[in-house]
Amino acid sequence: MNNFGYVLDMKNYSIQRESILKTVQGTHSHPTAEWVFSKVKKTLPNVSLGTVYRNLGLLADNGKIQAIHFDGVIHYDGTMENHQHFYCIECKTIIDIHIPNKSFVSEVEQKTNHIIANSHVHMNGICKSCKSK
Amino acid sequence: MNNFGYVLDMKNYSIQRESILKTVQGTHSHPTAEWVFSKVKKTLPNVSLGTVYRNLGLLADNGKIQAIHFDGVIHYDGTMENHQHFYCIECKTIIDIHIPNKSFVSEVEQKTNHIIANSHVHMNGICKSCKSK
DNA sequence: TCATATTTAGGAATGATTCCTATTTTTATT
DNA sequence: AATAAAAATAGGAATCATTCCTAAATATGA
Ligand SMILES: [Mn+2]
Ligand SMILES: [Mn+2]
Ligand SMILES: [Zn+2]
Ligand SMILES: [Zn+2]
Repeated sequence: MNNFGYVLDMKNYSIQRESILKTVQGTHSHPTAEWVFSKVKKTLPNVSLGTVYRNLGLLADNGKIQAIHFDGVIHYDGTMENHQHFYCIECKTIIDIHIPNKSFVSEVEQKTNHIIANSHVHMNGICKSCKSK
Repeated sequence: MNNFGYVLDMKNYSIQRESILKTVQGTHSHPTAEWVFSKVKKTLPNVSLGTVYRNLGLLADNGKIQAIHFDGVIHYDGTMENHQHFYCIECKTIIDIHIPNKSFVSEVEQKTNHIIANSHVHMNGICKSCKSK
């Protein structure tokens, strides 16, 4: 992702970067770059989409937010806590699941001898509320 | 995915569809449409990329193969058996993991009351052989 | 202050995928 | 076999999320 000719320390946040980070952290909706862009534009009307993309990428690279690929588009997640995602094919919502599966990961690590840096569980189906209709 | 004005039954396979299916089933490399295209072209030089995309989508919709989004591009998997994927960030290989995690899925189903149709586990890290270097 | 480093806005380029359509191939019917 | 209807294809254009480019703006620090 980082494709510049110099080192980025991410210590000094521009107002754009600050606003982008706060926007992602301020929602549980797993927004796309476009959504963040439209939000940030309300306080920084001149912000550019390129800046949003660049900073979302940088923030993810530096462990401030998570990037999650969903059906080919990148969604961002303000919480770094490890959790899973359920996608309702009915109401098209991404729902957080907070059930630890550490034991599965360590089982895989032990049985395969690979080093697992991180893991994601994606589940698809019909959510509770859509089911009861 | 199916966006035509008539019914597709998938009963009668064209030589293109047959070749595309066999190509995906004949590898464990989780190929992309482009890769399948280059393979199929060797026996069917006039096959078009659009046909490959269309049939891969149809085959996946009809449960013949799996479609897996990886870093924003679609990879196909010839085995329908439920399994997980490990991606080595070093050698950039997708490795199959065959360790059941049904208990986790049913735990989620029970605790959340969502209906889980299918689930995927993506793991990232350093594979066994890259580790020992 | 002056030079250097970093970031931005804006827009062009990219690339994977989907869409369009005329033509070809298959299937069903007489 | 001839005809008509249905399905699939080749080829290329369009889409769209993302990345890349660059000149201008802003920040840093000696
Ligand atoms: Mn989440
Ligand atoms: Mn696989
Ligand atoms: Zn729902
Ligand atoms: Zn490796």
